[in-house]
Amino acid sequence: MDTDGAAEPGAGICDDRDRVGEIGHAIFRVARAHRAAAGRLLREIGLYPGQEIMLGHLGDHGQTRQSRLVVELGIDPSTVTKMLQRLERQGLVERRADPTDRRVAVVAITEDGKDLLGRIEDSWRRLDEITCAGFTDDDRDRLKRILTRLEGNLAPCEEN
Amino acid sequence: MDTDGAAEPGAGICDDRDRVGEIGHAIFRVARAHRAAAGRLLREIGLYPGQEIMLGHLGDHGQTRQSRLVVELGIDPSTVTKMLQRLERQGLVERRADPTDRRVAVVAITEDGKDLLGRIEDSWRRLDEITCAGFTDDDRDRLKRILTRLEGNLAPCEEN
DNA sequence: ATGTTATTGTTGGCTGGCCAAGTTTTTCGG
DNA sequence: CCGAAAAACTTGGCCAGCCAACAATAACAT
Repeated sequence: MDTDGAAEPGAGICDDRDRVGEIGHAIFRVARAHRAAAGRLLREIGLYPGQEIMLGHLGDHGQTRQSRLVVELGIDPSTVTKMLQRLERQGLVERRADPTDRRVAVVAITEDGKDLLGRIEDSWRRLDEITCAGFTDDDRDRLKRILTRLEGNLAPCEEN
Repeated sequence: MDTDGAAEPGAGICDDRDRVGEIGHAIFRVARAHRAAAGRLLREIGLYPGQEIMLGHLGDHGQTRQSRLVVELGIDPSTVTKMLQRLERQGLVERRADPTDRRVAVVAITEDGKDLLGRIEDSWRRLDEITCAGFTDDDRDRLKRILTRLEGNLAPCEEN
């Protein structure tokens, strides 16, 4: 490993430092701001960021086994468990054991949960509008493509 | 500007649901993947994602009062407090009270912290390389510009 | 000088998210 | 048929991050 670090020129100013990881930094900040904005919007309907994605997914896919949520949402099994426990406590989601395979838990959105879907979509629309304010349709398409590429780049190192 | 979105050309399929919040979704997923990737890299040097940004900032700015960190990093005061408590416990950061104003806490990176800066930058470089694999310099510039715009769009709703 | 307001930081509680280690059930191999 | 391996979740612990409520100090007004 680099036992050196001594190779560093004593120059106190390392203009590099401002450029290294510039993109990663920017992604980090955008992500935090985006999440915070989502949080503010979702708070109006009593949700935390992340929960709305779970509910939206369940709204689209009907009954789903938990392991599929893990794969499709790309989050840790333990995270899914805890999120569902909280959503269940709020009556937005139901879980029951699959009779054919008693390991799996089948998850479904409740009526109360469905009632929120409209407002969730509304929040999404507003959030995208805030995020992409001043973007032309062209810009948005470009952005979507870029995000897809980024996701593709980051995905492989996901499944390790 | 198109106030609508109804001006969608060639719209025949009305599965709105897949399009609503598409960008927000993508940002969400990219952000999670990016953070996870950062976590894997940082783990090698014993840090959690977020801490490296704090340390990098302190490395660049020397002594800083906590309230400035709140503003410059754009995170909650309580988050700063807790992060610094943990970093202090690890000996990477020092805090002392400002004698001229006993409310403020002045923060500085320690020698042990500085020793990590090189490896942190290395992680940043690697992460950006993973994230932007296959991106031309042009692509990266575009991406940086877009991220800056996104950040600008999301910032105002931050300071509420 | 003295009470009121603003600034600064802390604590507690809640979330999403990860990892590591466990439990239960199913499946597979001998 | 039975024991080992795999699959599907759960629990506990730790992190960042937010909000709300608090304590301490400074600045300001009267």
